[in-house]
Amino acid sequence: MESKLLAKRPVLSKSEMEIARVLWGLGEATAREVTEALPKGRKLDFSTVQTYLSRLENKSYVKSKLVGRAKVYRGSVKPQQVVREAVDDFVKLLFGGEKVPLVRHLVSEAGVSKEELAELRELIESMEREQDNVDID
Amino acid sequence: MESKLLAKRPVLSKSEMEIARVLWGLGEATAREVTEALPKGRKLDFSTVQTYLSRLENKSYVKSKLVGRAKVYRGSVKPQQVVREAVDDFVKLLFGGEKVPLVRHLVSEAGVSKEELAELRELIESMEREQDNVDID
DNA sequence: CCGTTTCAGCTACATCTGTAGTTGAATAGT
DNA sequence: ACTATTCAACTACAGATGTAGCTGAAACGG
Repeated sequence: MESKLLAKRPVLSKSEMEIARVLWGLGEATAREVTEALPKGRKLDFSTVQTYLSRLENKSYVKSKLVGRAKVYRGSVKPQQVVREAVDDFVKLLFGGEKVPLVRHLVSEAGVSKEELAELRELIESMEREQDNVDID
Repeated sequence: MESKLLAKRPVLSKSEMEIARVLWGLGEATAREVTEALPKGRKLDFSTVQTYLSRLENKSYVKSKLVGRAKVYRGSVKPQQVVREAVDDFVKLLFGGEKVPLVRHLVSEAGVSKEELAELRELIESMEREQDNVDID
């Protein structure tokens, strides 16, 4: 029941999130490297990426060290955590905080293959099993 | 594989989405009614709500008709649809478009009760069954 | 050595967002 | 009829966002 008592990091904007994800994928990287690792079709100027990385650093999502003359960035918060927060906010906003309706939406609104369904069923079954062992986090 | 070819409505901001959801809940409503229907603890000035409703109207998410001197608003796009778009964007942004990882995240990261798990399993099973009937959309 | 590239660190700037105030007309209360 | 209330329509405005340009120093190619 961890309510919202602790002052959080400011939320990430879309673009910032995009960059953060690329950085997570690379582990460590300079602005240049992040720029080059952008997904096909997504063009951003080097200096734009620089800006986002700075903003990420101000918001304390990444830190940097100087290596030679260039800054090497890396995440300073676990992706897991960032994603969880983002998902929570999203669920709160669109589904009044209820996860199940979102899952329902995701699963029913087309686009989930037979294999994926099977995988999800597995997952759920394993969660159900896990719940029997009163597994207190 | 409906790519992004058709010019879409501009995306909704958080506050706009909030208001849209209230309006959907009411079906039809004036700015005053929406203001009063805000969830407990969420205070917004009447004129703020008015502003959001106008913005929603400009973005073509709602339409209005004059009844007496007051505007009565109602959604002009199916919530279903708006939610789908929002979810799609979100999934694209945080999970590279893959729904399954999001579902995984939602289901595993605590907070889903035994009953809900059962419900979801049902849902998935029914989807699996449904897939056997080559149910072409 | 000297031009070219490439950084970090600033600055810029149009939009969008969150939130509300102002004004003039219509209406309701008395 | 006068006043208080309530709208729609417009204005306001600071802060966030998306995106990039400029500057001076450092390093690199030849």
